[in-house]
Amino acid sequence: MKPDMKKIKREFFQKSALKVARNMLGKYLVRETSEGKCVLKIVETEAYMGVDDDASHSYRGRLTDRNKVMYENGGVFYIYSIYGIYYCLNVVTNKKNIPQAVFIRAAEPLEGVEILKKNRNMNNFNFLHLANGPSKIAQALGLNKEFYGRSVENNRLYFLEGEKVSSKEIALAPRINIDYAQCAKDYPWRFFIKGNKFISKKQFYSL
DNA sequence: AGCGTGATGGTCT
DNA sequence: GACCATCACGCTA
Repeated sequence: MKPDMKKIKREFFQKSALKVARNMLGKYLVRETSEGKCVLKIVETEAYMGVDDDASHSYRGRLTDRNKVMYENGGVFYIYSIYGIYYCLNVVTNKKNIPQAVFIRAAEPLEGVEILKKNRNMNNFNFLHLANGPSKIAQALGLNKEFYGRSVENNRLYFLEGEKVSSKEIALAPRINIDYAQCAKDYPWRFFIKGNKFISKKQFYSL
């Protein structure tokens, strides 16, 4: 990793979630704790487009304690718990009161593997499965609601410029586990790096 | 490889 | 009271 790599600023996220989801591929997600530093390369994302997207938590302007941070100006974290035991990591996008977000689905471990491994506490260790799912990422990085609503411009959880990913390397597909959506169920709002070994497992089913 | 299922509790109506 | 932007494991083959 280049030492001069720049931190990504909030402005990066203040555009359509579709654009941001695509542009987040190849970026590095960095987690720093007293234990050390972990770096993940983002390889799969999903866009949640807000009021017109019936898969989105903010569909038709829905506003609850859980999702209220989606209405903030882009560049803050939206973390929620799911199935009682897991967390999902999103970054709020677009401008204030346009409640969109990018869901980070899968990542490739680049640095801090021992810490990721310890946090994941896997019975059968598999490097490919360290961070190849949204809640695996949260678990591997030791995330909880502590970062709910926090700006991406902080020193504990942030993004770096990472690697350029050309359009040719990117594939689109429907999003995962949104069967409850009627209209948007099959919209190709999932983005991933073609052929990357760390994309989430369900990916392969649809290829 | 693909499908089915249990765990587990916060959130929403 | 039902749902859920998940995961791991076990089964079939």
